[in-house]
Amino acid sequence: MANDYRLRFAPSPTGPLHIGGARSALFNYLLAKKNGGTFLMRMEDTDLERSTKESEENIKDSLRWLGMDWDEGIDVGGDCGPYRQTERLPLYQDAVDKLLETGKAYYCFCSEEELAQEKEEQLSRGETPRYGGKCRDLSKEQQQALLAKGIKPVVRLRVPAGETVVIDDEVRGEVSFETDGIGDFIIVKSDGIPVYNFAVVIDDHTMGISHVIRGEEHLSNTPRQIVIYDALGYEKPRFAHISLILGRDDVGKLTKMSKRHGSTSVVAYKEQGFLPEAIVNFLALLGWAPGGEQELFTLDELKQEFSLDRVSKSPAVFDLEKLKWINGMYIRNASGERLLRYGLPFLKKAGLIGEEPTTEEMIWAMRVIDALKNHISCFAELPEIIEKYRAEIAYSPEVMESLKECREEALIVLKAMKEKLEKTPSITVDSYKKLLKEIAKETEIKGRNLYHSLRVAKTGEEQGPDLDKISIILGRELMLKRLNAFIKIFQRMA
RNA sequence: GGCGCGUUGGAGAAGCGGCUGAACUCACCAGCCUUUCACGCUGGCAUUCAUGGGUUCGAAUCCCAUACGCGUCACCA
Repeated sequence: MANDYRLRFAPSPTGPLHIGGARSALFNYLLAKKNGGTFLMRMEDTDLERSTKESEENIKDSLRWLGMDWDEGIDVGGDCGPYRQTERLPLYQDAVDKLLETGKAYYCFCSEEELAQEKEEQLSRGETPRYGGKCRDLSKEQQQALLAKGIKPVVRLRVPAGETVVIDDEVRGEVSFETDGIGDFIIVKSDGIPVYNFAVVIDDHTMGISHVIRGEEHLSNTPRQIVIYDALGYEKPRFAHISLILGRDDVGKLTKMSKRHGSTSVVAYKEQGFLPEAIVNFLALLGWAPGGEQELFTLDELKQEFSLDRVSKSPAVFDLEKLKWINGMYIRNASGERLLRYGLPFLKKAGLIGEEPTTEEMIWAMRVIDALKNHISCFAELPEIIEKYRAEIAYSPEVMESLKECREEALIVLKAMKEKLEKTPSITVDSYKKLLKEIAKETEIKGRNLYHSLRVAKTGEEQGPDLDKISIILGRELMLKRLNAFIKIFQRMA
C-alpha cells in the first residue's frame, strides 16, 4: 500500500474550471495513470461564502469533457469518503481535539481589528507579519471567562520557533523556510470550519495521497502544512509544485493568467470550438516537455510519456497561437462525423442553417465543414469564414493589377464560367470541378491563367481555400452575381 | 518590505559541466510539389544562453553578487 500512487485533484468550487486548474488536474491524473495508480477528486468547499453548486458541476463536467475521469471521489464514491470537505467536519474536529489536548494548538480570542493593527505595525517596521502570541498561554480560567463573554475563538497551531522546514520538492528540489517567518497560524475559523491548510492535511493523509502536484502559488503554504503533518505525526506525501501559467497582457507584460488575458475557463474554450484532446495536449505542454520531437500526444500517449522530471521550474506562458495550431491539427485529423458534431452548433448559432436542419442543410454543412477544415483553427472560425466570403467585396487596385498579365485569358475564362454556371442548376464540389475541366479543355487555358481570374472575381483575394470549396460557400447565385459584376468592371479596365 | 521562485531567438520551449549543428514547435523568409492559391514537403532563421564576477583544463549548465520579472505573506482556497 505504501508504494501505491494515489493522486488527487482538489478544486474549490468557487468558479468554473480554470485553465490552470485543469493543468494541475492533468498532471496529477497523468502521474497516477502512468504508474497504474488511482486518481481521485475531492471538493474543497470550506469557503462557504464563495462555494457554489454550479461551480462544482462546471468543474466536474469540464474534467469529464477533457477525458479525465476519476477513479474515486465525489459522485463515484470510494473507501475514503465523503469527498466533500464540508461533509468531513467530524474528521477535522477529531484532529483539532487531539492537538488541543496535547497543547499543540490553542484558542485565540483576538479580534480582527486587533490583528489588523498588529499586522500593520509589523509591516511598517519592515517585519514579516505574523501573530504575536497574545493568547498563546491563556489559562483555562481566562479562556472560560472570554468564552462566557460570547467571543467565538479561532484555533491556532503552536508553531515551533527557530526551526527550518525543508521541502524536498519533486520539481524544485530542496526549498527551505524558517518557522519564525510563519508564526502561529489559524487552523480553525471562528465559525468552526477548518482553514484550507488544515483540512488538506487531514484529507490527504486520510485519503492516503502519495503525491501532491499543485501550482506554485501553494509553495509558501507548504511549510505550514508540513508543520501540521509533524504536529499530528502523519507521514508526508511527496510534493511537486508546478510553475504558474502566465499570460501576456496588452503592453506585453507577463503576469499570472487571468481574465484580462482572455478566456481562462475550460468551458470558454469549449464554446469557442476547441477540441478536448487539443486542450489536453496543449495543457500538457505547459510546463512539461516531451523528450523527443513529437508535439502531438493523445491522452493515452501522455499517460505513457509523462514524468515529473521533465517538468520545468520556470513559468509557462499561455500561447493562444500554439493552442490554435494544435487544435487545427486535431481538426484536420478528425473524422467527418466528429467534425459535423462539433461544427454544427456553430453553423446553427450563426443562423447559417436552421435549428432543425433539413437534409439539404445537413449535406451543405458537411460539405462546408469538409471544405474548410484545413483552414480553421477552431470551429468558431467556421461561420466567420463563410460570412467573410459572402460579404460585399471590393476589388483592390493591387489585386486588379495582378490580372493585367493574363487579361485576355481571364476574360475568356470568366465568360465561359458564367455561361456554364447559368446552365447548371446546382453546385457541388464535383460539378464545379467538372465545369472547370470543361473550360480548360475548350479554351486550352490552364494553371494560374485559369484559376486566378476566377478566384479574384469570386473572392476579391489572390489566395485562399480551393475554389471548388469556396463555390459551396458562395452558392450558384452569388457566384453568378459576382461574375457578372466583375466582368463589367474588368471590361472597363483599359 | 520579508520569504520563495524564475530569466535561453520574433514567440513557446529543449538542454542538468566536455557528442561547438544551442533540439523541437509556432510565426517569418526562400524553394519544391500541386493545371492557381492553400495544404504538404525541403531549406534559412540565437558566434550565443539577463548582467558582472568567480570555480574549472573546459559553463547556457556549478557558486556569488546585481538587475528585472513573478508568486506569497487572510478567520480564500
